[in-house]
Amino acid sequence: MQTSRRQLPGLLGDARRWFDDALLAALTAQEAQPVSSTHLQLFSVLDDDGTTVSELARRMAVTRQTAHQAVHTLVAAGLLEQVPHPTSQRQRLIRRTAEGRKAHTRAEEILTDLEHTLAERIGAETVAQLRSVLEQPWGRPPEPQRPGE
Amino acid sequence: MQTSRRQLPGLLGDARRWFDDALLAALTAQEAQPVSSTHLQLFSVLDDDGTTVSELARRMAVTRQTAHQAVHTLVAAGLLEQVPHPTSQRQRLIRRTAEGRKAHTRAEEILTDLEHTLAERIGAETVAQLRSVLEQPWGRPPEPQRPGE
DNA sequence: CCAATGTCAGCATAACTGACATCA
DNA sequence: CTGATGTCAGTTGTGCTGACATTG
Repeated sequence: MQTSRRQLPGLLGDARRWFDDALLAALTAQEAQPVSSTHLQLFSVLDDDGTTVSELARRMAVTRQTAHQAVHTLVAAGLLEQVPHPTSQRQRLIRRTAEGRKAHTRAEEILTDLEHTLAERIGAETVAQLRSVLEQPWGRPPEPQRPGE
Repeated sequence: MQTSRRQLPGLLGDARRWFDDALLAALTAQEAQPVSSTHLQLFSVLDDDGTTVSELARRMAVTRQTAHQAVHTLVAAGLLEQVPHPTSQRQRLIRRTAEGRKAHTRAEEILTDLEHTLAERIGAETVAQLRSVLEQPWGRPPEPQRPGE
C-alpha cells in the first residue's frame, strides 16, 4: 500500500473545480448572469410553482440562514422573486423570474455540454460510470471510528 | 433526456462533503488536531526534506498567498515549521513537525478507512472505478463555447 | 535593474451559529 | 405557549488581488 496516491477528497474537489471553472468561463463569455454551481443547485431543487426558504434549505441540506443568504443574492440579481404564500401569511414562496428561468436553462445546457466534452476526452462509458457511482446512495458519513481501528 | 437529473458538480460536491464530514468527525472524536482535507492536500504535496511556499503553491495550483495562509495556520497549530533554506537566504523551507507527521499519518489512515467503509457499502470495484475516473487526466477545463453551441 | 520569493492587508463567497420577531 | 418560519448580525474558512520589502 503506497501512501503517495492522491486521496479521494482532493480528487473529487479537483473534478468539481474543473466543472466550476468551465461553467464560469462560459457564462461570462456569454455575458450572462454568472450563476455558480452552488446557485445552480438551488435552482434545481426549486419547484416551478415556488418553494419556501426553509424547504429549500432542507432539500439542499444546509441551514435556513445559508439558503436565505443565497436566495437574497439571487433576488438582488433579479433571478428570483419572493411572492406571498397563497394560504399562509407567514410563509413566502421563492420563484424564478423570467430572467431566472433563462439563466437556469442556460447554465444547465452548459453543464450538459461540458459533460459531453468530457465524454469525448475520457470516454462516454467512463463518464457514465462516474455518474453512476455518485448517484448511488452512500449512506450517512461513518461515525467516528475508534483510534485503534 | 430528462432535465431533472442531478448535475455532476453537485454530485461531486456531495461526495467530497461525505468524506470531509466523516474525517472531521473522526479527528475530533480522537481529540486530534482537526486537519481539513484542504490542509491534508498541502501535507501530501510537501517533501519530507521541506518545500518553499511558492513551490507548494505551484503544486496545489493556488496562489502564493493562499498557500502562505494555509501554511501560517498550520504553523500556528504546531504542525508545520519554517526553517531557513540551506543555500538561499531569501527562501524558507516548510517542514512538518513531529506533531505534523503524526497528524498527517492519522488523517490519511482515516481516509483510507473511509474508502474501505465505502467499498463495503457500494462495492470495492465501484470505488476503484471512481478512483480510476478521477485519476485520469481530464485536460484543461474547456474554453468558453459559442452561445449557439 | 529584473524576477522570484515571502509577507501583510483587504476583499469575496459560502458555510456556520446566535438572536429575534412573527404567525399557525 | 410552542414550534416553524423568515430575517438580521456576526464569525469562520478558503480562495482571490494588490502592494511591498528582500534577495539572487
